[in-house]
Amino acid sequence: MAHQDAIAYQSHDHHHCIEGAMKAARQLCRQRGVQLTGQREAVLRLVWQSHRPVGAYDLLGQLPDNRNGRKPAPTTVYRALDFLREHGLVHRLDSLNAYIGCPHPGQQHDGVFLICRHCRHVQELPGERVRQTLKPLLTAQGFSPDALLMEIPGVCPRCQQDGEGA
Amino acid sequence: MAHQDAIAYQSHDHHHCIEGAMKAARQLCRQRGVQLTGQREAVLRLVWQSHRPVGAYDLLGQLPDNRNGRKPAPTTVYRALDFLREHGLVHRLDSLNAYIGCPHPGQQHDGVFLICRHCRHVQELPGERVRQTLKPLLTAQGFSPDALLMEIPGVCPRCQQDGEGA
DNA sequence: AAAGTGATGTTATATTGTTACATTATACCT
DNA sequence: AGGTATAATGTAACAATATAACATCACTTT
Ligand SMILES: [Zn+2]
Ligand SMILES: [Zn+2]
Ligand SMILES: [Zn+2]
Ligand SMILES: [Zn+2]
Repeated sequence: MAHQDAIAYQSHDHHHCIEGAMKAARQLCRQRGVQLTGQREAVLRLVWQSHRPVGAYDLLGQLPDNRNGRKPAPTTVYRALDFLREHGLVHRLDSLNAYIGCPHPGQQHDGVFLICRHCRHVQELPGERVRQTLKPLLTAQGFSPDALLMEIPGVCPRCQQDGEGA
Repeated sequence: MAHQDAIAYQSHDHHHCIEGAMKAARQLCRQRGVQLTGQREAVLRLVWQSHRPVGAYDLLGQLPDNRNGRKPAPTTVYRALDFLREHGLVHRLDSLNAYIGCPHPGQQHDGVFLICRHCRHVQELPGERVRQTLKPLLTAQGFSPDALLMEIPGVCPRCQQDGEGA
């Protein structure tokens, strides 16, 4: 189990998360014969600055000026996000119009997210078990699902603890 | 079980769905002492024109001109949608930026939707069973969910049948 | 009539995302 | 190295979705 899966809720060495994600990305792109260019790497690194979702225009604002000394246009960040999503490095959270790094990229997988409404921490769950438990329900409907998409708002363990008695 | 729960996938008397929804809405608003005004009723009726999600600007385009002979502004439709959502008569599908009528309004409940990527039919499932099956997973994470939000793309039974051998 | 409340109208603006086309970088072959 | 194809980026305009602020209207209560 990867570092960020285990203790993301706790205080932790987040550089570890970032560098782990970047390393995994480099490796994955090498394997697939695609380029993790400067822009793409920059966007991925920005996305990984926290375990909270980030908006596209937030990312855009944090990107450095290009060599012409100008701010990049929206297309820039959307293209990078498209690439990263295509290769499973980043997910989009539809309920928030925002993006977050995938802690176990590579395999095509479901998107099951626990979103803390207090601290905005996002925890991605492996969809396999959810999919298993849901399978009977779905087949009972005669429905053939492509991929699960779940964004569950609530309160994370950390914030429950902090908020006790409040 | 309501009409639209049972046979929405099949060809059916959709007027039955529409009038059922309008009647339920009127009753619910009476009970709660809130007004189902003309605008709100018009928007709800438009939403119920099909079992497919509808965009806010689509609705706007279909609203009749107001008494000044002008097209209503976006605020109009968003205000109506806000009201309808607040009272559980309509859901928003975040993955589509679109809205759909709730087939069993009134109770506050989860939003679990099966969305056919072929015909765009949307089937809402009661969240109770899903919630039950997911509970162990969520409590294992120490996460306290507010309400389930699931939008599952796939192929509906009807389209699977139609597409056989294609 | 006066005041209060909820609903609507009106105008402007914010936020998020896309299209189209030009230019530059990189890979690949001869 | 040169030539060609492909991938990536730049640039500008625009589309789609949603909200904010403030004025007006309708209805009720006093
Ligand atoms: Zn971390
Ligand atoms: Zn993931
Ligand atoms: Zn519902
Ligand atoms: Zn279908």
